[in-house]
Amino acid sequence: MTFELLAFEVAPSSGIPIYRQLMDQVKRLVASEHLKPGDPLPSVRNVATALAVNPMTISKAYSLLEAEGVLERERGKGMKVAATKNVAKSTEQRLEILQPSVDSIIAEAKQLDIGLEQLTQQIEKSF
Amino acid sequence: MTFELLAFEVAPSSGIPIYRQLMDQVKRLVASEHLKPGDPLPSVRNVATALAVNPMTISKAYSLLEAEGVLERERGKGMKVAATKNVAKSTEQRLEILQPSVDSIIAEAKQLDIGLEQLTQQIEKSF
DNA sequence: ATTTGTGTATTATAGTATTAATACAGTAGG
DNA sequence: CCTACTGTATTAATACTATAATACACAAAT
Repeated sequence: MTFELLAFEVAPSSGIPIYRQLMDQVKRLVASEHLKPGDPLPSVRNVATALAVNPMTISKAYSLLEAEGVLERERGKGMKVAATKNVAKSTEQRLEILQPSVDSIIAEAKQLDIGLEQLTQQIEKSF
Repeated sequence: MTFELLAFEVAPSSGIPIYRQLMDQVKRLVASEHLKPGDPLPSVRNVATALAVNPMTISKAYSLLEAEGVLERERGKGMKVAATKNVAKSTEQRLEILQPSVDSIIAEAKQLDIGLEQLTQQIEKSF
């Protein structure tokens, strides 16, 4: 019953598919070494019940992450972070991963007539 | 042939439905009065060809915005920003609209081990 | 051997998103 | 009237997302 407090979160109303939200989160956690090579991931069924979601949705996310080389599967055991290809990523590389979200929020702010200072201020307040 | 330079943007790989991306953009532009009550919107066909997307997708977005009271339809003419219910929104209200994106990018940054200063710095650089 | 835990496969169903090709009703200008 | 422009309706097809209920193969511990 070894389950980790891996606090996956899903925004139901965001319009983004659940399996995609999950994949992105795992990738970020791996990139930052919050999940290190060899670390086990919470079981499909645990995540599914925790998020009130169908197990196959989680399985799909894990399978795709395995296909991308981010995770590895061990028969009868579980999924773990792959060793190969998962070296520590630099700050620049991690910022690069975040960049699309940065571009997106800036576009939104401009459409809302929210200036740079108001935006950063709001982020500081919510951080 | 009156078409406005309304620079709608769509991110195809984001996973978010096109009609939803469009609706959100219009709402933001209305909230900030970049689009004022009475302002005409670019035609379904213009937007569709500009975004290389099916006209019905745009029509769906417009129809839903009409159902929400954001837009009004004029037979044979086009869509325009609704007068009722679209008063100028305060800074606080506009920040509230942006808040979900703020929360989201903060969560992403934390998963990537990107601190507050690095985040705001990146935003300043990209703004 | 049994139990309990892995991930996965199967089959079916449902809802949503998007495209395609037409066609229609209304408005405006020549 | 004719043309060109609006948004919309229809019908069809395709793809994706998610759920449901079972069942299977493997590993580990008892």
